[in-house]
Amino acid sequence: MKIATWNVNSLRVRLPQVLEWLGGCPVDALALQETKLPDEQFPLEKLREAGYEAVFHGQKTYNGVALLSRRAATEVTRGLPGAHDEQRRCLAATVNGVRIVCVYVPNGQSVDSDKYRYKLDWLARLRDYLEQELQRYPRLAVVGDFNIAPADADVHDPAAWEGQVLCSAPERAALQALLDTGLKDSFRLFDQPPQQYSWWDYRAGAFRRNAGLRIDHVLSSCELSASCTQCRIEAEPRRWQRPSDHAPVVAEFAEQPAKS
DNA sequence: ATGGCTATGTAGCATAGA
Repeated sequence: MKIATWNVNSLRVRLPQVLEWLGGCPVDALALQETKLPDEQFPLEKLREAGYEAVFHGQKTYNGVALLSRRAATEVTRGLPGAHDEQRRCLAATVNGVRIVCVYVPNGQSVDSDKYRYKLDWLARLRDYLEQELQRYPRLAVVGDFNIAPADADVHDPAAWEGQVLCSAPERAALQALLDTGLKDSFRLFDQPPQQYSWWDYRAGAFRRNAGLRIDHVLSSCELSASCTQCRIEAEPRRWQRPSDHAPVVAEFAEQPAKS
């Protein structure tokens, strides 16, 4: 079972690239963030022609999440439970017996902003939600754009980013609190080459210089991570014409043994 | 070099991203 996540920064613009990428790397499920599309404009038919079903939770201009899958997803939950939130950043569904939570964690702008406070509040709500989901679904993957680099090894220039948004200690603690519910960073289950990042600023030739951050993650529950055979960042689409600033992240899981 | 670039909404720039 292959599960991937990709912040596409506008599905309207990036749909051809999503289809191109899926053509070369078919997956069972692909979580998308920043679709920036109202649900009535979601390109469901074009995705179906390519062999993918989709569920989505979008809005105009900002945010928006979706989950593409070869087999139709079930038990779809849109948004974080609890307080109503205009910002559409969370979508959960079950695919092939795996519960997948797709998140687009708020960016936070800067550590002294209201958006940063909203980000930390949102992460606390997500933690409570994941705790419940794990009880119901032992095979759980939490995937998406977390807008947090877990450690200095995930930052091209740790000194420059120290204390900054995406790298600050409270954000890293909030990510750790998610992991503490019983999740693992699938990428770090394996030896990885150095300087692996999932996002590069559009400006100043950041991708060419590999001046990036690893902020897109596949977190997997203990039960699921036990069957994880691989996790990698696919930097190739970042080289394409008119790319998203994020690269897809793919994790592969061995099939669940048949119950006797 | 506190900028650099991209997308959206909307018609010359503002906002947001990370």
